[in-house]
Amino acid sequence: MADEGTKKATPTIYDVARAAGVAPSTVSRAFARPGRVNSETAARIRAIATELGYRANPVARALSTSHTRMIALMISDVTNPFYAPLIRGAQVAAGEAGFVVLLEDAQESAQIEREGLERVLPVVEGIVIGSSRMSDSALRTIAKQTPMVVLNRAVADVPSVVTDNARGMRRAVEHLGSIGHRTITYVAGPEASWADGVRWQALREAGMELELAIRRVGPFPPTVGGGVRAAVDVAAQGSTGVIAYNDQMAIGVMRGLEAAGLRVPQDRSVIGFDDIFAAQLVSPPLTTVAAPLHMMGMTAVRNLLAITKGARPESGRPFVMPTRLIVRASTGPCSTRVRVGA
Amino acid sequence: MADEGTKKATPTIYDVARAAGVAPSTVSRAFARPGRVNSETAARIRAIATELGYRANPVARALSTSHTRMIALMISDVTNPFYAPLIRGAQVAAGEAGFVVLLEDAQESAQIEREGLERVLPVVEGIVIGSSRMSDSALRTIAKQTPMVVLNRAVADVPSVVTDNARGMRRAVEHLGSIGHRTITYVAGPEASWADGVRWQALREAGMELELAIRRVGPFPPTVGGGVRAAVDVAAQGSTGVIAYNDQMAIGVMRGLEAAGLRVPQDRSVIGFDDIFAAQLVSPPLTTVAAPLHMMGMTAVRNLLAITKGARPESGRPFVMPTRLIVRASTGPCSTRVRVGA
DNA sequence: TTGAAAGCGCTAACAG
DNA sequence: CTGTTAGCGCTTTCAA
Repeated sequence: MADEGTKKATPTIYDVARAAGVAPSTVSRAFARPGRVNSETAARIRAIATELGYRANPVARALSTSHTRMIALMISDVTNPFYAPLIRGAQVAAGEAGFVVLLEDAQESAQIEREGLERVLPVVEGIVIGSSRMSDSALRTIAKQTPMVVLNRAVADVPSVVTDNARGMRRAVEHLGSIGHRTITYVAGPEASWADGVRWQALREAGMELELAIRRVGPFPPTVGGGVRAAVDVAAQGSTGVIAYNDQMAIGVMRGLEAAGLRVPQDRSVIGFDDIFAAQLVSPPLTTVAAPLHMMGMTAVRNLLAITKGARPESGRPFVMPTRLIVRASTGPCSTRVRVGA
Repeated sequence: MADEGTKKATPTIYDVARAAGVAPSTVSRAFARPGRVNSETAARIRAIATELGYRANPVARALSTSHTRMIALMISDVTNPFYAPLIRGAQVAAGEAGFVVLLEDAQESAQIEREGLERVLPVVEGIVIGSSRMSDSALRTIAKQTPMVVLNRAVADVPSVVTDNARGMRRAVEHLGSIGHRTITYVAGPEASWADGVRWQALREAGMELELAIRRVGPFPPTVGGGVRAAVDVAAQGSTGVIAYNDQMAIGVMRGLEAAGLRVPQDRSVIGFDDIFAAQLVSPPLTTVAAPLHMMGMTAVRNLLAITKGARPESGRPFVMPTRLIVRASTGPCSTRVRVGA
């Protein structure tokens, strides 16, 4: 109240201490460990602090505690609509815990991913990796140094959050089977993709149990363009059911099929994975296996923060999020003659 | 080479200094000011540093230099596909300059935006704000304290990057006019939106010059749902040309129109803004006014970093990015009787 | 060109 | 409960 006259820059703990007539450490405590300071003096300190416009310097705090309250979120391609809800979820969970998130976009390049990691690792308390391009062992190495959670991938000894691909695929197959399809073609995504492997595997098993013929085309790039290219093979195969690695490809397949004179869903039924924003906008609206992406982002961050706080990382089995089949208009009763495969 | 035996944690400058037989300050110089150190000793220091696995601690560096090499990117809604390329661009530009980006998602809430800013401001060297919910004066206040660039909005005294809405709208109107439409309805987005105001204004001017009747419905939420709702009013108005505030709304309008039994583009031509990912996927593919979003993100960050380095912020007039009309199948020759409005 | 010493702003023992 | 005293790891005068 008295001598705040000529102060310019952001006040420090010392300014507050002087104004309050206490030791700097007391001011520090008043903020960091409110319990360990007389509630009256604490109140006075707080009052003076806000009056002075004091804001704790997070950098200085981080230097002495080595807690930056920042986590990194590495995304293989921010441009992929699949990640939007994931980012949002991560953001929300981080915010709730008072953490800030450093977003890194790998731009689908392992090189850029590495560089980004290097820039970011020394600053953050943990890292969430979405669909990494790096090898399992590389990931394991990093996980040994820093708390880490990977998404959409099961890596031994590294905590992970994945979707229930098997069950989702199973539902998709059941759906196709229940409306009369006897043959299903899988449009494969990137070979390196963990999810692709799991989905294909689950499809084969489901096909076996339900006595449906299963075929496969690909791999193709996991994009609309990839799907369009795949459509040629798909059309050639003659399966009436089509399940694509993801929604983008499924949409591409639909486009390609149409271009080839085939109608969806009358001639072919197609199903995607992920339920991206565009899935409900295309026509026909796409039947797809949806995952709770938002929740996934939150879960990943929460687990990460728990690990940060010393929780034993459950590296054993991945944390699996439920999936559900959203039936829209891209699938329908099989109206073409059934051709059971070779 | 000799005594690296029992070191565990990340080595510090002191470890390197000891191993190299020089003073810590010399090691520091070797990295920060290579010019001011004997090139031979510099080389030796570097060698030893890499051998020891030394990594400068960015937090400590930031504390003494007050340069964190971090910028913040505040997005009003990460879930909005519009931002994806923007984020990517910002990311790329930041990376090139060795900066890292802190992403904050305002979740369309002014409250959350404030909180996020507060968390982030003391840590970053500058901030890029995409479509803020805050008032001009609030933004101006912050801009006075920290380097800042706003996107998609012109705020007096604050450097900004915007798209050439006027020209884009002009092109859209010319296009509709050239294919025979005499009446155009604008589907308004959020009233608070700067872009909405500019677009509407530009539409009126263009309509005047080209002697087209201009009408307006709304405001509606800038979402697909908002567009669907707007479609009722649009259908009632009978204009054959429709321009929506953004692509989401345009897509919604198309859906709503179809539901009402009107065909696009035979009965109504519709145009959106932004060219989001889904625009080319819906059917009919959406004609839209595209902006170089990726470039915009880069430009914003580059300008921001320039300001950070002391460049006089060009607060005068906004930096405007070109737009172009992408003609797809949602617009076509006017085939309905022309009804000039009241 | 190099070394010594003094911080950056905050936290963390350790006394009192 | 509060003050004192060291640092966190790096940069930066100021001398030498």
